[in-house]
Amino acid sequence: MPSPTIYDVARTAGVGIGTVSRVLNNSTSVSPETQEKVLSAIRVLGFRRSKVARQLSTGIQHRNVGALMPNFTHPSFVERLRGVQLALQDHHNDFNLILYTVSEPDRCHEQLLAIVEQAAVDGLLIATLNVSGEQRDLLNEASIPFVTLSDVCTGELNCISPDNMQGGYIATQHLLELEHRHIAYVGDEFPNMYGFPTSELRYKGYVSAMTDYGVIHPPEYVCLGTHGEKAAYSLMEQLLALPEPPTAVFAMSDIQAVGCILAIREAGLRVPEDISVIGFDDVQLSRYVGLTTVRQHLEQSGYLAMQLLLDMLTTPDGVIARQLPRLELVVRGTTQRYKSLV
Amino acid sequence: MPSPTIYDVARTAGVGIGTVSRVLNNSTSVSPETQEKVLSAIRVLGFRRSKVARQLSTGIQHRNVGALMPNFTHPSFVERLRGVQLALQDHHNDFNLILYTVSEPDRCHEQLLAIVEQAAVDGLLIATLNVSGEQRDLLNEASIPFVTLSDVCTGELNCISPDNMQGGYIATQHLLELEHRHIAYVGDEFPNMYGFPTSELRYKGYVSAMTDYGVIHPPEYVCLGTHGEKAAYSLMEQLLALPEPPTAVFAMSDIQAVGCILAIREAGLRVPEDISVIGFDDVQLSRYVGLTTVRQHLEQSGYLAMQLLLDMLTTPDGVIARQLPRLELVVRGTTQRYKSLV
DNA sequence: TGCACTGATGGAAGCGCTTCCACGTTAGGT
DNA sequence: ACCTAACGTGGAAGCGCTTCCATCAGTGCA
Repeated sequence: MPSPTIYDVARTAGVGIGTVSRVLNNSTSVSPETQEKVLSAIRVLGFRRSKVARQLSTGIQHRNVGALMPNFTHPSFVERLRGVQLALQDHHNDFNLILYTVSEPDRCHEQLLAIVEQAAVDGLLIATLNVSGEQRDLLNEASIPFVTLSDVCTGELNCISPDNMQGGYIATQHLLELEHRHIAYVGDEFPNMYGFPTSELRYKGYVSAMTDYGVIHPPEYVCLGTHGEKAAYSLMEQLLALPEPPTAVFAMSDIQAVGCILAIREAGLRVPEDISVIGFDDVQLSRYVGLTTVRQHLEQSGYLAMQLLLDMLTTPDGVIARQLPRLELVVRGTTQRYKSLV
Repeated sequence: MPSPTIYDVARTAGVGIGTVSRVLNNSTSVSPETQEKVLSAIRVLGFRRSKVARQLSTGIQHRNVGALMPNFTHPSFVERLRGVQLALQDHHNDFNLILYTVSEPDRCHEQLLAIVEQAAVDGLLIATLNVSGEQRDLLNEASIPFVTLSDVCTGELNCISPDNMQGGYIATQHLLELEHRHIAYVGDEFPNMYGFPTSELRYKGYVSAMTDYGVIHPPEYVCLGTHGEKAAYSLMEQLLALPEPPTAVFAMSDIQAVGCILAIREAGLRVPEDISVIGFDDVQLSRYVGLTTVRQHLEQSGYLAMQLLLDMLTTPDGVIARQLPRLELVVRGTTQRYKSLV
């Protein structure tokens, strides 16, 4: 059964629709008795006014932007989301933020279709999902501006991401400068489950730094697995079992770095005295753990991405300036100078 | 200038509005030339079809629920939000989630007004904000069902929260069972900046356990300050400076527990060998830190709250069953049995 | 008694779209 | 030559509201 309209209410209350509307809007000049009649009719029918009709009629439209994010178990999305919020606030909250979560990578396309279908959104921020050409077309056809926010740059203008290679270089360089010469890389498989070559790019930075310093790394020093603390733990165990274990580890994310640290401690060794560990991201956790890492200003990235999107929405034809987040080495307590025979 | 409508497009293209609509909907039976005319008119005018009019006309309405949250710097909101998402997914994503952030507690009322005004939302989840009677009336008047999700129970039916007193009791009891007799409490001032008596309730649980075990605590053992790691650090310093420092500390949140631990270590003492510390919440961080704490199943709370809200929205008159999250002691590495003279 | 004014009320118009029906127009069949 | 079907097209109706204008009854005043 369709939900009742003000016409139903008017009929039940024995008044005109104008009067009903007036009651609904707390307008003056409705007699108390009439008001009571209307109110009780509303109650009886369980009437709720349609927000859509109201918006159309008043012409007041609030605009929505969507953020499509993985079902964020990973802290980095949280931090980006915070930046997104901040950008929205700085824009006077003119836009509502609709949060879409993708539980599994496969369902991403389905979600996107639903979003376009619904047309609930004026613009879309897509975080850490590989946007296929087909999907781009879909969004363009629906003329929904979008910005991608991820670990990896597609080279497009509407993409906010750090320079992963540079980041990998910075991390590895730090270890090399500390005179480590046995440096392992712990990262995701190439590409990861979302189809991103993040790990590969950071690895390339690692290779590039190693090459620049003239250090050769055996293939066993490159350990790839699924993302997460657990997998990193196992990989680190493998590394420790090597005839010549590394003296330093570059983990492609802070979470994985923590996994490595736990494995090292479990083996009765100390960080950084025996093995140095550097991560990547600088999530909030890292501050507490005291992890040395490469900060990619996640919050700032979120901020920049949303700012870009809002610029696109509010100045449709204008030239939009894109800023990219900076990378920065943050030295804390999990790395130290290599000491031989100590 | 108002944005162009399909009438404008039709006029510019020299066709009828029906044809424009057909082009817009990729309907068949439009000749290629006509289609091209319409498309170019759309391009020229920068036309974008109104989603509101479309919704009204098609009758397809997607529904929105809002979540009003503090500008979540605190990890506990993130975890709750995850549960909220899960509940939404289990509901086939029939509802979109609009995220509202309150930057400062003072602006909460303003936000709420805007939300009601906008009428963008069918239901509202209010997290960790004290909902005044006035605000309840506002929401009721707008007939927006809402659920509050916070640390503290108001006794209302639409409130999901843990039993803080019980939690305080559990934490303290754990320390007492470990034969500690000098137990301090570190918490927020009563009430905290959001007007919540969370700290007071947990403190009451502490007092109750102490009384049950016949242990008397000096007033200096009760340390209250603003929320956060920093403040807890200072409070712990004060405790350590006491003639008879406590042998165990119950911090009302994990973050504050971490602050205490840092202060203890800074003073050259060890946790748990010299002083045991127990927290409250079991945020993700605590797993990494190895903190003993009282788990309040934050994610589950979020889940339950959203589930309750969705039940209210989908079965308006039905009897709704409310579940409350359970509390659970999680023993990790920051507490141990009291050893005198060791 | 008549007039102007006020307050309460009914309902048409209009918001921008979709959809359906009606109206050519053309091609194919007899 | 006529009829039918199919195709392309225009535009009215209607979605559920708000708002404005018209109406009507009542009131005060000359």
